[in-house]
Amino acid sequence: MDSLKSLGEIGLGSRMKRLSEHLMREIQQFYKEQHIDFDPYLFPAFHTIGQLGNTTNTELNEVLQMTQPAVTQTINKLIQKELIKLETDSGDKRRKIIALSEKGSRLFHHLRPIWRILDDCVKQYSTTEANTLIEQLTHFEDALKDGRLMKTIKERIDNELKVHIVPYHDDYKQYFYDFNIEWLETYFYVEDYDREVLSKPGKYIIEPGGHIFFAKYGDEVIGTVALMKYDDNAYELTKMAVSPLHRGKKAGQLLMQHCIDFGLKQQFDHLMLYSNTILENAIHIYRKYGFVEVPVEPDSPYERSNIKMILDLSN
Amino acid sequence: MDSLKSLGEIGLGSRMKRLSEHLMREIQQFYKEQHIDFDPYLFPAFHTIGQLGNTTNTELNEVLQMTQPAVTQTINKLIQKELIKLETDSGDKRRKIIALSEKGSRLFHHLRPIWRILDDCVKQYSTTEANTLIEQLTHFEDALKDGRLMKTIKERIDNELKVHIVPYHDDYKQYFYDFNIEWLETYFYVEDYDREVLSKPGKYIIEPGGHIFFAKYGDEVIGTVALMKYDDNAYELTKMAVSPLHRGKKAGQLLMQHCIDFGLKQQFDHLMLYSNTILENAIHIYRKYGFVEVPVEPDSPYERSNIKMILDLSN
DNA sequence: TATATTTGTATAAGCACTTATATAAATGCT
DNA sequence: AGCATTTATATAAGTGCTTATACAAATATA
Repeated sequence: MDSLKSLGEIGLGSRMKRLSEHLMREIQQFYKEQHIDFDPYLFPAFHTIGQLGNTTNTELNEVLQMTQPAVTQTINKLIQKELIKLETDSGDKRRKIIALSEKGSRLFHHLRPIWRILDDCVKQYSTTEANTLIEQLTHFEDALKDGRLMKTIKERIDNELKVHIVPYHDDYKQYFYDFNIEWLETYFYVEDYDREVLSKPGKYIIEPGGHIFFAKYGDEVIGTVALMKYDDNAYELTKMAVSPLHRGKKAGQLLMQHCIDFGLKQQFDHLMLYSNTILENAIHIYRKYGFVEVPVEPDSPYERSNIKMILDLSN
Repeated sequence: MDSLKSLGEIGLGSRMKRLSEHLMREIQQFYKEQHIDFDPYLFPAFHTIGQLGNTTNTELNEVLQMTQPAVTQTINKLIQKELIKLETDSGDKRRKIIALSEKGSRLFHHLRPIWRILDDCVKQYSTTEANTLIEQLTHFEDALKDGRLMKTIKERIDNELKVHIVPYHDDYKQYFYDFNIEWLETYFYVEDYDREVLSKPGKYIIEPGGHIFFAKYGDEVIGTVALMKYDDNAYELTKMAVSPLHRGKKAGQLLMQHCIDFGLKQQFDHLMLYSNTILENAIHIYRKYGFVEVPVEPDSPYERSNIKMILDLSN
């Protein structure tokens, strides 16, 4: 009984508008269910800002083909959500340079794999043999109405977007370096020796019989950890680091659990680690996973460490 | 530099909205140029009301998949434009029966052939081999942007929607009857003899050597006229009638001109007609086309006539 | 160098929708 | 028959856009 369909091509305008609104509503609902504070109508601007790095009102206006007031209004919404920040251009005081904020950058990286899946699913349901626009719209609208589209999206998100652990691969070397350098810089200082080890994980960790794991979220690498061979049955858990853009996904805990499972399977005698008591959260998690404190040997190789912990795997 | 395109399928919502707005704006502009007081966003409701004859707020809401307040608001717009009228249902006092007003009905019939062409042109530019919705949209958007769509529409309107005259055809018999009965009822009264003649134009007009012409607007028959054979070189111009829904298109004058041209080509000696002075407008037009008043013969066959006019074609 | 024009952004008001709610008439239930 | 529920329509307020306009800084022009 849907007469808009029977209105033919002149109803196309109304048709597209209705479909657009429907799609937007569904995706809004989806964000809500995923507890993501984001609106689909902010997508074009937000995505473009993230993509371009720095931009301006006028550039967005041109690039997105929105009217300039629409851009200004969208920018205001994004500021309200604290996803972007503005800076007045020093050269031209009329211009305001738009860039993602800390929070915006985190959200952007969190959303990227989600968008990839949304994109894929929408493409899947908006591809047919139909060769008139109206038929295409009808086809897509049907997939939207009967919930197929959203069902597929949710399934894929559930399957692909839980954080999972993968073994070492040379392609991910840079992440190993970046994530570790990041927290070293934050909490301590980076020495040449750190750079050397972190940039050549193959040489310093894998070849001597150790292991490296990566945590992935969708297609993105978001964290890492290493098991360095201490002796045949004892490994040191080290170089654990998670991208600051992906904190809160419990990647650290997943990496930890993976190392323990791996150790049990390989029948390690124990795991041990060196840390520093200023890293309270980390120590807390180590304890949670069963590590217990032991005295640091006087000839400890790590200057930064003031605590040593051990996890017995022998029973 | 259009980034919405590069946003991929997630931009689909924004994309469709933008395209919808663009199309609506273009069609609005088109109506304006044609001096038609109508808005494209009123189309779904207006068209459906015209199609259904009588309807209600709730029915439109269901059939058009608009929200109920949207229907109420659209109805208000249509009332403001005096295109529809409301009547409270006698059975159920909550319901209001919606129907086209006089003005609305006229506009509906004026727009129908235009819509047919719009429909055709939109279909033409929204049909491609592309099999993804995004590609289809891009294709259509291009046709809209570079003005191809609107150009084609205007050309076809200009070519097809001027009123033109066609010869008698049995398919149009009913129009001959309807249009003539309509004005007879309005100004005089209809006798059985009228019904007999008007329902059998073949027998009473064509077979005795006369001619009938029809005025068409697009695919719609909107007016008619007859030339009844008086003697070999004299014909009576009679049964001229134009659909009340299509007054103002000068169909009457076109029919008149056609009869004169036809008479000249056939080398008639003269045309004559009987009319009534209460039909001031008609008389005025007859004079404009050169008819001059002559005395009505005492044995005139027409009771309704009190004036006879003649147009000399012999020089 | 002063003045006019252009450019970059913001504001105001309007528009076609939306959701949430109100109101009145009709219907269902005991 | 009387009261609760449902149905048909209207109203209110909000949203994401639009057009029109304002305003200030930068640039062109004389």
